[in-house]
Amino acid sequence: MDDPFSLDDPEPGPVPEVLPPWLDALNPEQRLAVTTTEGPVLVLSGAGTGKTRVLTCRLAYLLATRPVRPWRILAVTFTNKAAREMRERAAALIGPDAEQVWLGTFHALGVRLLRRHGERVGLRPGFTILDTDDQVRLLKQIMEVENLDLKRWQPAVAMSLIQRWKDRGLCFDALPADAPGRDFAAGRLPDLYRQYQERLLVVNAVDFGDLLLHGLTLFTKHPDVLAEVGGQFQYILVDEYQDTNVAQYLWLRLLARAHGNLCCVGDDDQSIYSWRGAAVGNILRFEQDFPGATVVRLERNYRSTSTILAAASGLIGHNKARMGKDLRAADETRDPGAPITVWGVWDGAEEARRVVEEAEALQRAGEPLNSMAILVRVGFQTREFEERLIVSGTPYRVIGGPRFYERQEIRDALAYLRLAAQPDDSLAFERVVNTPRRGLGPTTIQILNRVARLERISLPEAARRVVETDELRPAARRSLRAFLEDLSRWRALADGLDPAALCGTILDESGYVDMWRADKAPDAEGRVENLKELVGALKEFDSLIGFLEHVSLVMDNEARAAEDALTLMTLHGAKGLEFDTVFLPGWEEELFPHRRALEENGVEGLEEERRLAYVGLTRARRRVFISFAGSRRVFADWRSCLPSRFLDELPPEVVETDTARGLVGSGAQGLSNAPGGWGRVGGPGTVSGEGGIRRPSPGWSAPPTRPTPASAFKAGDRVSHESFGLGTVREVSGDRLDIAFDTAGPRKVMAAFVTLAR
DNA sequence: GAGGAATTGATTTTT
DNA sequence: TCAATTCCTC
Repeated sequence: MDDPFSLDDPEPGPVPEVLPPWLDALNPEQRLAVTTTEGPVLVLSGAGTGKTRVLTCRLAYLLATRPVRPWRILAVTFTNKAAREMRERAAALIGPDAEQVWLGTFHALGVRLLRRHGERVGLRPGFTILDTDDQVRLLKQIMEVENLDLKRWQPAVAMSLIQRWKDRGLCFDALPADAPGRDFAAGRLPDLYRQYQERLLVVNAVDFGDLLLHGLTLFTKHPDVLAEVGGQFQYILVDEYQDTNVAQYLWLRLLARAHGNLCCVGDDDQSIYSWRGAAVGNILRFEQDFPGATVVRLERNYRSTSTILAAASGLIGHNKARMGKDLRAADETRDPGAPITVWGVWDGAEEARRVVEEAEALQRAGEPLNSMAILVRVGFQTREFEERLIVSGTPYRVIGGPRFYERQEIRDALAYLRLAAQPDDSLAFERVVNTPRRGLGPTTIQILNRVARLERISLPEAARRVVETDELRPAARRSLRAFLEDLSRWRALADGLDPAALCGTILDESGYVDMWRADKAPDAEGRVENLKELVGALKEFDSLIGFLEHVSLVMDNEARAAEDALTLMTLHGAKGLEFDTVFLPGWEEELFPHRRALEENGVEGLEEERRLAYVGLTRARRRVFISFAGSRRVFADWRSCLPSRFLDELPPEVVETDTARGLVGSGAQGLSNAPGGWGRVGGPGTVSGEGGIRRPSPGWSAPPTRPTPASAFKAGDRVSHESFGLGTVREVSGDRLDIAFDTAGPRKVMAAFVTLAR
């Protein structure tokens, strides 16, 4: 991509006298946000109010009308995808000039900065960027060498705590006493953090947090770097400001200090990433931090029907910590639209069936599948829907599932490539040294790791030394030597060969592909295919380094939006998207709001869950279907569920319920606006205040006995009855069954009290 | 050290 | 449930 630091700085063209026509299409508030080009601007934007449009127009406006030189604008987005889209939209407005902007994520900017000044924080050229997997493995290594009890010191837990510190812009030597997890494992965590950081420098690597943290160190300890970068960008635009973490916030404050031309666009009601370090406080504090800021509120919603807006506003109104926006339909004369439909169903399977049936009905009525989405709280919820969609033959795509570059075989292959590019990549070395099997198991690795830690050298370097000694058994030594020779041969090849050919050669010579070809596991074939795809992807790059950087930053795979398909994704993944029809399944206590959100963060956690629900509702243009199940299978057994408290918080007048008989309250009484609301499933649930955890009352934990229609039985079926035991159906008449019970004799019973025996 | 069997234990959300 | 460890034998 473009390099913000290599200035090709021609004079800007003349300022056009006529304002661009696309400004006319904006409403007054949007226009104010676009054209206020002096000083800080905070755009408080509700859902569906044209936030991205405003940002894009502002970008185009700056380029088209201000005497701003190329490459003097920094636009920061939350994802690479958002950056791509914004560039395309801006190009549609002003043409190729849109290229002359530095547009990307904070992390991508961090990489550029470290490429340029990394040596000032102890990095060497060609440093690697670790992903979560590598980070945890590195930490695990340290713990092993330090003889820390791995049972209690779970590396992944320790790692997430360290990352949280980093998100808050905290270096290990500056941890305040109230840093989260500070007392974890008897205060050894700061110590671990220090060792981890030292080790990162030895292996010449950074993690995601470091991309920002090293940047802060550079800016604060090296004024010339700040002057260079801060002077570079005359205008800074930030999208999704509510999701910036503290480290990013500090970046912005430092970079915008000289001129204050900072424009942040965000919606405090859509802040859903606090668990990743995002601080809503950033947006609440904006006016204090940047005095004289112009604050623009965008409240005209162009997306949803007034019914959906009423539901969303009613829900989010239950949050206390918010700046308060009043979302209303841009066109109030428009049809208010269909009510929010709430389905109560017996279990997950029925929920999936119902959602898919509705989607198919809509499709038959002429709605494209592309305009519908199922938005779930947690990733694994997609499975039940996928199964159903496969059965019904409905095309669908899952967004945000296991990503291509995160697959095991791809990561292994990448590790080989990294070793070819960077001979001292310890993590890559450890990953593939015994894959395929070379007889270099845990014992050998342990020896190498010990040497590496003691000598403060990388793992491959340690291997090169150890192979010259007789520390290893002869077989292992021979094998390791052969592997090292392979590595240096590939490294030599790396200079001459193009990346795709190199990758093919390495995968071939290392025996890696053969390993999968010989594997008889059902998914082995697919893995070989994936490896081929990787080689294909490499063809688009002419340097290995460039490709590896692309992989570590751009982990999102291209969504193939070509065919008409139903979208299946998490609520988090849906941020910024919109659909005509949105299905929101799984609105049950403990799942949504998620139990852990409440346990860990109490009321704050609850409010974030509520914001997530708000995001879900406001994705819809025309129709929303919410559903909850009376019970769900969790692992092996059944668990009964209470409907989500969020259902109670929807204004009753915009909701239409359709709940299975006997599921909620008693029969037809089970309406959402009945006294006591949804909480009456199977008797009173216990509620321990706002932010507390609701649990079904004891006694409701029996497996569901879902009434089975009599038509599901036929003569000769073996069935089971709670009081009469096993029996054989003799005849079906109406909703009654004539059954010959093994012990209780012949009886006629209601079909609802009988289940099929196996 | 490899390979299969048995056991366990985990499920927010992700740049 | 299912994947990922650990255990157990060769």
